[in-house]
Amino acid sequence: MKSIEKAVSALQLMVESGGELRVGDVSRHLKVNRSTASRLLASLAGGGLIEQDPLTQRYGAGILAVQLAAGFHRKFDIVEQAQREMEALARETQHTAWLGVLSGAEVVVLKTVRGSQPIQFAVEPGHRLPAHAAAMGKALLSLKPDAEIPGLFEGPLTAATKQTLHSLDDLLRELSLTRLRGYAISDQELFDGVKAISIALTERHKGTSIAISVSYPLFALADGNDQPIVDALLAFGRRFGARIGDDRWTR
Amino acid sequence: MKSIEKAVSALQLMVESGGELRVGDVSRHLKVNRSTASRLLASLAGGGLIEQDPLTQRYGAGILAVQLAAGFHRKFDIVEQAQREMEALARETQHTAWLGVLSGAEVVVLKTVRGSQPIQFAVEPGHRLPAHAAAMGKALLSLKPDAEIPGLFEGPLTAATKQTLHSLDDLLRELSLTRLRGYAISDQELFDGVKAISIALTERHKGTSIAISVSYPLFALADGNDQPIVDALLAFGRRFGARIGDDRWTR
DNA sequence: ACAACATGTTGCATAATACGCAACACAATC
DNA sequence: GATTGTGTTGCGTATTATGCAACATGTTGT
Repeated sequence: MKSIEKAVSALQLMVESGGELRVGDVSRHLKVNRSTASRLLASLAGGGLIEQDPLTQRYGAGILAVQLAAGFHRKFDIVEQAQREMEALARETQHTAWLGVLSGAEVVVLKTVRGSQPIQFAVEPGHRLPAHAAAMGKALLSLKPDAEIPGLFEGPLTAATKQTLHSLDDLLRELSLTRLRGYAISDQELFDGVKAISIALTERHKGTSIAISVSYPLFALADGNDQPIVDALLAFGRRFGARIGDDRWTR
Repeated sequence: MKSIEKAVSALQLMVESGGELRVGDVSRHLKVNRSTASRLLASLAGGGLIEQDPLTQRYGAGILAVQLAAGFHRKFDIVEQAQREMEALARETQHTAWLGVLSGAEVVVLKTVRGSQPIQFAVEPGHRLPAHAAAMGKALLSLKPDAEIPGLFEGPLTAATKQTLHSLDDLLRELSLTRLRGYAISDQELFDGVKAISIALTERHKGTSIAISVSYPLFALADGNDQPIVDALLAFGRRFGARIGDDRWTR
């Protein structure tokens, strides 16, 4: 259903453009005539999914989007529940705590809590990270059976840094290692000089999974000993896992 | 662009159904073949706007919806700013404070803060109220020029109670009265036995408008004197209006 | 345990409709 | 005041969305 796919692409474009979109933008990026772009946006606006500012003529997110998102948050209510625990985690480790969910072959960052260290590394909620390079991505992918992994990635794995895994085989090996180890590591595979540790948690009843990670610049860890961070993260897993019924942590 | 309009209708249906949707639901309510409904939802899911639970096959909101909503909240950041002030308002008046925005001829409730009175009247955020019957609706409509009002309503005004205005002329009269008075009143026009007072606020730079209201059951106001509530609401308007640059309150 | 039913997902031919072109309206820019 | 950029209509054609049927799978009932 191509016209709907185009409409969704336009919405993705809106997100990437920072929430505002003009008819011309859609026309250019989707390579359709301005007339088509105009009608497309008008149709989306008709139902309130997006709204047109009567002054600037620009389109922005509408109330229907907010109502839809509310449904998402009802399903992923662990995200809200995790907030306080994340603050404790960031306090303990002094580094940024992240929360993300899997979307295809990408991790979408939903929350970040900054640590007390003067230099912190974080992105704004809403950003997408390549799953094969991010610690949260590996943690979430490791929940899936190997057979499902190749279907998520089309084409070669994008290289973020020199350390990024670039073959599916490497990734699968890393995932089985992650399963054994109990947590995932990204050692400068996403950002140079930044390391991250992550665990994944699944709410038993709803089957929804999130990843929690702690990231830190290498120079902030003088002795290179990240065991305290790993311990804090595993403790988080036991506390929070017990609460949401993830039995991988309670036994 | 009919197929897109159908897709948006499906999303509205999802909101009304409490965030979950099956192919059959869409097929029935939109009166299309199951095959069409299936393809429609699959297309929406392809871009991540919605997601299909692999187990139940049910469709729910996707991450793209969350990202879109984030853009909305960035635009309507007064909503977040209003939170604390609303809490104060609910404390002062002892009744429920509401925050809503206009969407066509309806008010969408975005926040409610309950008062201290044992019996409270409130709906969940996300609910839509008929603008011509709700105090918030009248307050927001009164910002628009009379000429724009008829275009928002198609067909007769739906009657919520016996007090509901049922002609456009009555509504326009009421709106000009609201403009003079400075605040809007709904006296059992939406719910029997419930009265509400509301003001509208506009953020100068972004041009976004919200309504704040206080609602109370009639029996909770023994002497029928609602002046304290009006005063509290007007004080709210002066405080908050000054902060967001709404000059109707600062002079 | 098997039938009867409901529900979700594919191929295929036809009818619906989305598309580009062009023209117009309106601002913004020079 | 001419020029450029942008958003929104009519209109004919070609794309594509649709219902039908069949299949796959899951659910209910006896």
